[in-house]
Amino acid sequence: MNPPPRRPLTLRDVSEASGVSEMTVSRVLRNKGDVSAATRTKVQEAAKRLGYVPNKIAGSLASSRVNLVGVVIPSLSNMVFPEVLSGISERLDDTGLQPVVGVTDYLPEKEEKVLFEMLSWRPSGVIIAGLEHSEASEAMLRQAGIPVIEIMDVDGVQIDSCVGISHRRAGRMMAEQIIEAGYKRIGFMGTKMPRDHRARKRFEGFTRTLAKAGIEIADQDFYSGGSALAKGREMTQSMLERTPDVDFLYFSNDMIGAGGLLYLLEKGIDVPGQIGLAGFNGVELLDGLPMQLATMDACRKEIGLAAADMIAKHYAEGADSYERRIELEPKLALGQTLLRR
Amino acid sequence: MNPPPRRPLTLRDVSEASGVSEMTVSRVLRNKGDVSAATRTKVQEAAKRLGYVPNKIAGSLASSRVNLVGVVIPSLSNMVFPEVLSGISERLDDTGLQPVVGVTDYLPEKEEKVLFEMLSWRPSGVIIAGLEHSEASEAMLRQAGIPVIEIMDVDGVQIDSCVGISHRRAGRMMAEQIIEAGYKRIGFMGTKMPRDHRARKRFEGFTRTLAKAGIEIADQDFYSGGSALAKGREMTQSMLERTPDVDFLYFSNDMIGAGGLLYLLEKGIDVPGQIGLAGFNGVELLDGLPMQLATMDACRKEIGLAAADMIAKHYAEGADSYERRIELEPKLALGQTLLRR
DNA sequence: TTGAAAGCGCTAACAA
DNA sequence: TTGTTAGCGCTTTCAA
Repeated sequence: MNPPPRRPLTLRDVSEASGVSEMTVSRVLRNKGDVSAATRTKVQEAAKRLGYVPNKIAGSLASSRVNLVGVVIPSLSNMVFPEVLSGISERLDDTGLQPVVGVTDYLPEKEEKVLFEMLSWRPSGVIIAGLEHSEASEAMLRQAGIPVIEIMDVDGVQIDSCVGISHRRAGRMMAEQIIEAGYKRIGFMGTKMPRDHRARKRFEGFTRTLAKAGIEIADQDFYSGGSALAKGREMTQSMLERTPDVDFLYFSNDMIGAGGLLYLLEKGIDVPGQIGLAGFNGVELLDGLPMQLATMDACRKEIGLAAADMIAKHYAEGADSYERRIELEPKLALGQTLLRR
Repeated sequence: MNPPPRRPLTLRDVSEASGVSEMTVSRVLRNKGDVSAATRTKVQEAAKRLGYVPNKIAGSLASSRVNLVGVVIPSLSNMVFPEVLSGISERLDDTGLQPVVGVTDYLPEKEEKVLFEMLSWRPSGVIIAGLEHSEASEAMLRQAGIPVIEIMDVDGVQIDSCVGISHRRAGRMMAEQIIEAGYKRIGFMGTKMPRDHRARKRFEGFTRTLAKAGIEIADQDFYSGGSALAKGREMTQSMLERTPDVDFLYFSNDMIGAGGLLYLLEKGIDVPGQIGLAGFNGVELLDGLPMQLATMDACRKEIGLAAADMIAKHYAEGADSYERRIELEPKLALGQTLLRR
């Protein structure tokens, strides 16, 4: 067989091997322009035989079209963002576009760095989590001249387009349910993440709605690191010791909620009679728990799909082919842990 | 302020704005070569003021250096691959290298497609899950002339480098523990995924070791789709109905194992007295369960870190600066569900 | 320390 | 239907 080349093959190699001009080879390989069937076959065979892989760097420079989509997310360490990513990947699948992922760890400086790095590839679009960015990041996004989709959140001012849910509203909705069900002594548990604006907004929506009903949070606790399920357990235990008269626990994510639920059930506490519970996210995991935890679906995959859809449409049909703002409805699921008492 | 440009800025713009040649601007922006402090400042200010973002497409074409690393994984829908990805992302963080992710859905044809797409960016390396690839994929990887790191598995022939655990051995180790503990009627539950070679190898290692001890699998079941926790529950229930005398359940992942565990505990079945349990993966989640599920850590994050480390070393110090094969030790954790009876 | 020229591998635009 | 020419925006190389 052919000895493996040290130098990557170029169009010229295929051109020489097939006896067709570089330009025509390029046309065949991109399915662009009219090429006779005979030539087409000749070229395809030569390309395949040689094992030619086109060089997109050169192609993109020449055509100023880049089939990359930047995706900027804060973390990969719970299922939330991988699910969004999965939606993006799925929608982009047969568009010829490819996601490039950057992780910010919830740090604005890192977001700037990641964004700068990405934009230097002149991607066809950027999908970025959240509406809060540093001035520099925002300037870069505005200057880029490409579609920018801010995802997960709609409470604020978007740069270009956005898809997400209203976290304030999500917090409010859950508070309303809890109030309506008659709970009065409400504890809150969440993550210690001042930079997680969505969690913050949910909390705000939640506490404000309670306040309007004359209820103040009875106790609250925040964790960082470790197994969320275990932390939910621990925090629940401490909270019950500190504030034995709580009658409802609202968790900022389902994982700690599940931990709390398992703890209460083990202790033989009547859920939702003595204590009601609710989480947030609508993770699949909940289906397998001994009791359905009340939660609210954050539409993670849909958000990924919708965001990628905007980019895909922009890429294929232009800037005016899609809605610039999509607010999804977080679906409330009362499960069995939040019931009128 | 400056009106936002429709055309992205080029080196020439910075050159003109700073009164310095393009070449020198390029040197400043890359911290390459000797430039006087005065010139440096002038250029940096101009670049910042204009909001210049370099064009890596052009830079890469000119220098034939591409700071991209292709990452090819089968799925994003459980925590396994996001965790690997997280390790990769972390290690690559300050190397100037960036991951580009492709998802194959366990389909060889899609792997080929994704790989072709990636290689056409001439990345500095590829990290790819598994040792089993189609002929075409393998040919592409060999021809690429870049470091190729196959991850997660070491049972087979590597193309270039690999990092992972031996899944056959993992299966064997767990079987040995189960046998030693005195269990005899063993049920297996896993995913319906003929293409998941690692799960297959674990199962093989497991059954062969049992066979040597004269034990045959008493019952087995495979699921696809849905919430793993719920499926673990359901499958466990059906298996107990079908084969009431099983005394051990081996699950191919911790999530279904946790479902099984919750089910058994609810039913008041004595674990591990009447029935022992084990899963696979060592997910953090397990820390919060009512009882510690026996499992084996698959070293997911370490694999990501080590694979990215190889690429980073290759990029910075050349092809001979790292070990070509790293077999990690899956750590066995017997928890409380696999005990001598 | 700085600058000028050449060209990376491809594609847009035009010509044949 | 096919080929030719001229860059895309940068970096390499070499000269000043």
